[in-house]
Amino acid sequence: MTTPLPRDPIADARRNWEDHGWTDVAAPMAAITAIMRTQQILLSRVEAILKPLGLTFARYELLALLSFARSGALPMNKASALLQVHPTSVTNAVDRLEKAGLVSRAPHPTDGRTTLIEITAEGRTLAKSATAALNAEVFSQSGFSPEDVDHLISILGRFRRDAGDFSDQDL
Amino acid sequence: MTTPLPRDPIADARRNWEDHGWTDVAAPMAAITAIMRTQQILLSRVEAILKPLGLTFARYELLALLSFARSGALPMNKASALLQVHPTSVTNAVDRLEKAGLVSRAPHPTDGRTTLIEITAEGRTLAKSATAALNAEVFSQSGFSPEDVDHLISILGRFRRDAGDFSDQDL
DNA sequence: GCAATATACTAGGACATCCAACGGTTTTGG
DNA sequence: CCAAAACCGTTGGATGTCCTAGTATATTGC
Repeated sequence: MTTPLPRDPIADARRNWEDHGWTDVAAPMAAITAIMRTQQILLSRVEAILKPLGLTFARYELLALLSFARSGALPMNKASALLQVHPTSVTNAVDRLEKAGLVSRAPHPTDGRTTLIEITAEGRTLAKSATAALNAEVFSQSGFSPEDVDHLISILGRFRRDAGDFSDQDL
Repeated sequence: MTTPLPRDPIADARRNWEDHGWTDVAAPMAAITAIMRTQQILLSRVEAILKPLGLTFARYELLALLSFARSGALPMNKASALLQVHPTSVTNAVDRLEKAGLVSRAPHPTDGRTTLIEITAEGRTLAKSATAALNAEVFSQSGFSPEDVDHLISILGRFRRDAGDFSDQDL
């Protein structure tokens, strides 16, 4: 990676906001910007681990989701809902996973509109390897202390619920 | 937006991890996934506000950065470093902002390799409007309590520093 | 029972991000 | 003082995300 900056650019942005009189929103702005940047860092770590396996994070997420499904299959729209991405993003991911022989499309037995995505044996094997790699290289050394992890899960869980991601009450 | 899911998909993923014996990394996995999803939600809110102004978040960030620079100008590589994105992303953003008359490129006075990005009067005006809109529509109603904001800034600040973003000691 | 509405997936297009490679410019070093 | 190395920005390509629109299938409602 590149040389670290001498100062935190987000802290600087916050100071700029305060200097311009937007004091009340300076802190939330900094928090939101920090989330954006943190996501970027984490995503690049994950992608670096998955790349040698021929996967991207988007494809891995779909593969992992299928591997945990009881039947190893899910309708496209269900996958879209669970992964919280646009249906066309799922189409895109399935296209590539299918081309790699990791999943296959099958018609839904009763609903002609629906397409089922099924994970193949190869897909299952690769999902296992990828999960092991991510566990060992990313999740086990996230850079967050256990307390930080708890805080993040709780803060972001409330946020996502309030944003309409899900309706669970138990947070 | 779509109907909320009955249950938190990230909490489900965490349970899956635990059921497979990856108990030690289940929580960090959940925290990281939550950051990814939260970023997605926040980005879409920001983009929705900027779209009517003809801006994207990437272009807004660059425009805002320039508007805060003393001289209203920055070298490309400096902007790349401060925004923490790849140089080609800056090239892309500048191309579009320039086409819209919001910034202009100028040669560096002493270093022939370097290109300066200068914000135009129009760019300055638009940056003001965009910041006002974001402050009013996003940052002032982030969905995070003041305590959450403090926690996030501190947790993510340490994380970004440890990840090599900057070398500040004062966190 | 059939037209109107809703749902599911996909095709095409706009943007953003990164990486690899290339052509200039500047700095380093022997 | 000139060749080698470092640095800067751009082009081209791969991926991902979303949106809009279009086709096909189901469900509704009169």
